[in-house]
Amino acid sequence: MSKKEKISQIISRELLQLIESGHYLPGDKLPTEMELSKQFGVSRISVREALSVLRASGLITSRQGGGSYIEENTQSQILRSIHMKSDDVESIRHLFEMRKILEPEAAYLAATRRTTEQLSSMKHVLDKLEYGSLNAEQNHYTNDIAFHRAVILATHNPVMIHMMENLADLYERTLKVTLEPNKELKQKRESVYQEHCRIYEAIELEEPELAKVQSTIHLRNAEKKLSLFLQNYEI
Amino acid sequence: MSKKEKISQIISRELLQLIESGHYLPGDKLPTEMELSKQFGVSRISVREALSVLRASGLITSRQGGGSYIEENTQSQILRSIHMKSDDVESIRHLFEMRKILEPEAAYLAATRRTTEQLSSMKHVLDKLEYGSLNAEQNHYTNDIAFHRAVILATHNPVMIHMMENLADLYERTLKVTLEPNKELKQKRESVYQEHCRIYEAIELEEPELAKVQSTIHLRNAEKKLSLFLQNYEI
DNA sequence: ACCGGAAAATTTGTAATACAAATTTGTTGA
DNA sequence: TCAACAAATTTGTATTACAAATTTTCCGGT
Repeated sequence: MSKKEKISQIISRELLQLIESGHYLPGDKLPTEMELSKQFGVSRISVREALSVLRASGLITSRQGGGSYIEENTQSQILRSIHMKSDDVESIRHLFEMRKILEPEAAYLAATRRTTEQLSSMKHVLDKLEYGSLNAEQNHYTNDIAFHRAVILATHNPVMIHMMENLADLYERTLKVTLEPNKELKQKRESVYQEHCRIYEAIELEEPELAKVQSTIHLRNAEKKLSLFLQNYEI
Repeated sequence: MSKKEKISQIISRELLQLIESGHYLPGDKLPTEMELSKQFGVSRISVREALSVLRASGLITSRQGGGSYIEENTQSQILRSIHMKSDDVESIRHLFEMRKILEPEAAYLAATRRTTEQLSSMKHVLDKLEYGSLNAEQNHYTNDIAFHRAVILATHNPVMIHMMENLADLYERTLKVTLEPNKELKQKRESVYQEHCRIYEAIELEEPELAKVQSTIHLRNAEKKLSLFLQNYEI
């Protein structure tokens, strides 16, 4: 009754705890399977079973000959459960459709519930974008994501937050497209920045309907850029 | 460059497809590891690695000496990732908030894209509710869920579908509350049925805005019942 | 001193075999 | 018929071995 737990389960739980406690950090190399089997006093088979679980959960990756490494924060089992080609045009459209549904409402909720801390967090993100506008576009990605993330967090709805976390990496893909470097890049960035500012202002004023409208405008413009890009993309 | 995929990955993908295609149904017993290794022409080790992935994903369970079995539909890792008390009032409110955001838009999309097959599927569900109105309330749950599910499927948006699948079991909880048996139970059911019918009609007529409005009305009424219940619930 | 590339060491992936442990099935005896 | 025991099945773990990919070392040439 008591000892029905598999050895590999014990090992994987042990390793999970080491990862979650920060003993192993993202990017770190795990000990080799041999070392782990010595360390835990079990066979390499059991260690491999344990690692297999962590691999399936996306917490580590293993390269033959290389070793096993702690994965970066990778919460997005959605792309595995949906069979979404990463750069599939239809996938991008479907994702954007969800953004159009969720984000204006998130802005609405954020305007009704944001704390002053969350507000200043949003402002901090926007300011960083303004002063560092000469940086590479990589900076723009992370900044754009950070702003939207801040808005989502301000909704105080854990279900909403979880959903958007799940969509985060797919989300990045539409960003990458709408901010695709080309001749009007600077202009695009400026307009995106302005739109973000208007959303921020509405949230600051605690005017939910306005925030919703501004978010909708923002997404409408983003959709224009998106469809423009997708036109050139397919065929 | 081409053959960097592991054998175990091939096997697990193969098995996954067999499961998803319905070749193996929930509760079915998988062939033994020996049989699978013969069948695929690989070692038992590779089969075990593949099964380990499916186990980690919760698709199968294995008992020593017993065998491996297809697990019942258990997709809802959301309740584990969010720390949601199942009957927490705040959780229910948060979930319902998401329903109010997603479902009217789903009805909108369904009205623009539903196939005739999906339409008749919705009607089939509604009819079953009408004729079998004397059944137990358990029947009502599943029926209600089935209708909403049919609407979601008609959106043809895999991201939307996946999100709602994830919310499915949490979703049931709000249903359980709004359809809580009490003195006005029959009246409640009747009104829910009528509201569903109106949503259906709008989708049938391919009038997205109307479908959205009807869904909103439906949820507004549901919210009334919900808040009425929650009043009595907390303290 | 530096660079390229081959050789060696390391490390994961797969295989084969064996046995332990738990479950299922079959069988026997009362 | 049923209960207990035995046998067969099947997953879990261990050991050994080798293949395949990566990383490290080292050596020769410039």
